[in-house]
Amino acid sequence: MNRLQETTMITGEEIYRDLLKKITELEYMPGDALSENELCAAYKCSRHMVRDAFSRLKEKGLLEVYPHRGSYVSLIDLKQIEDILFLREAVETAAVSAIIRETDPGDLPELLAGAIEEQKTASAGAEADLPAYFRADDRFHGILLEKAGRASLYRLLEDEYIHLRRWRNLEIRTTRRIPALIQEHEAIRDAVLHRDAAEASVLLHRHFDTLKFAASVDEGRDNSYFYKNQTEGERK
Amino acid sequence: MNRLQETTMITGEEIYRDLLKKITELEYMPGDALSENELCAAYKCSRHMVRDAFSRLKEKGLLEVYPHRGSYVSLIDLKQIEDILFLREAVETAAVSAIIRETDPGDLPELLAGAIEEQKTASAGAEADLPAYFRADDRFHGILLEKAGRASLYRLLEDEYIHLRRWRNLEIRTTRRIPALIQEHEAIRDAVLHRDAAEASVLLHRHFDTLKFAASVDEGRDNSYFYKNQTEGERK
DNA sequence: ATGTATATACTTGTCGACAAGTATACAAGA
DNA sequence: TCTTGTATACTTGTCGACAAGTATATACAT
Repeated sequence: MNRLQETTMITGEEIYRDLLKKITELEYMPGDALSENELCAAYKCSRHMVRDAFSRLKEKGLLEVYPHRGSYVSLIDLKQIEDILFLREAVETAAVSAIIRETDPGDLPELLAGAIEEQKTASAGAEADLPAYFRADDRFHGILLEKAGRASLYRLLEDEYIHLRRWRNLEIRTTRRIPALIQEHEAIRDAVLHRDAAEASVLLHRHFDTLKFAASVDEGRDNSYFYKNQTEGERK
Repeated sequence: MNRLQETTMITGEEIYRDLLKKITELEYMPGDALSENELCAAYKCSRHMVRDAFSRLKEKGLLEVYPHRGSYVSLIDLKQIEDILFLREAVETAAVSAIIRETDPGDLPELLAGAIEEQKTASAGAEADLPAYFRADDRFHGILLEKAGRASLYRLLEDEYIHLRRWRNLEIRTTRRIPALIQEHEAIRDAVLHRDAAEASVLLHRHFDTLKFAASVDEGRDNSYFYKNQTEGERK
């Protein structure tokens, strides 16, 4: 806990959004202590606003509150990340299957092409823009759900995907492995456009494996950001 | 808002759990007004406890808070229910696929048989016990995820499944259509044990369709419990 | 009878103060 | 030096009071 520069934060909702964003984007790192007092001083508001935000962040699994001891940004639970990747693979495989089964392509080719193009420009060159790439990546996968008529499901799963984003921000810091991911996007797109559900399923499975790999090996990582025990849930 | 009989509720967590349970189990119906004042009088606690619980329930989509006007139990969003059923189908199809692909049966036959047996006893006879059947149904589907090594994912999706449960409690009030569901469970079990992923996928798809049907046609329902507009999210 | 302005009884939003539990610094004794 | 007990400075948990917005009932003028 340190620097804060906010001037006139008002509603409790804004405080919650701000904390959520700062945790997701690693301005507050996993394990960091968050002080209610410091925060309500920074936001120039009562402790209740911060407490309410804390309560919600705790509910989402982003904050651990130890009564009378302190509150800390949750460490990243790799088992949970794996679960959510499994979830995404399952949902997007089903979405692709639905797209192929039920609808005609429509503007799907253009949409996917646009997202892929955006990924390329964001990751190309020395001045690569990772946040932009991530957004384009999210867009690509979002298009698949949207075209399967499940745009609202994508929004519903936002809470889970927050964990994915935080993990991604922590582990993927270089564009070196991104070209491979983009190639896989293109292969998935081709399989979808050729209406080959089985192939798309295999490619999606491989894609999520690659994603997991890309995020886990790039650099000797600081293990203090992760829970060690496989069995998530119980931290003392 | 009416009758309350609680005597010595203490922690805010308990209040939250209690409200969550009462909303899920329809003690508070969709659309019911919940008064902070009445509740904190009933729980004999400060309004902050109730407010904090409200904040979390709102975050989960179970409560709508209109500033300075009142708070109301969320209506059921059928589009959202459809989304979550789609989600469950996707996840369980993937789980079954993983079970067939990776592991040997182990005690899976006995577990599934036990859950199915429990469903039969719970739904048989005139004194059918619907809550017991629902628990056994949950158990059946939970076993699939557990045996795919995704028990923690099942827990993670609990927040979404709450909506499913509330909807189920509202719409399924008779055991008439349950035998068909149990038969489908048996068919799914057989497909899994015969390691036929394609068949299991088809059966799961059909099963969730049946579930949707079973819940939607049984009786002329009171539409005041549902959001009308397809586009969820924006209620004035 | 009807439309309008005002008073009033609600609702949720925010705040400050105090209670209670925990960990640490520090002094006193062995 | 080491152990131990106490004071203290934190932390989160809970409460009562007030501010502010909304809807309704009521009195008044037309």
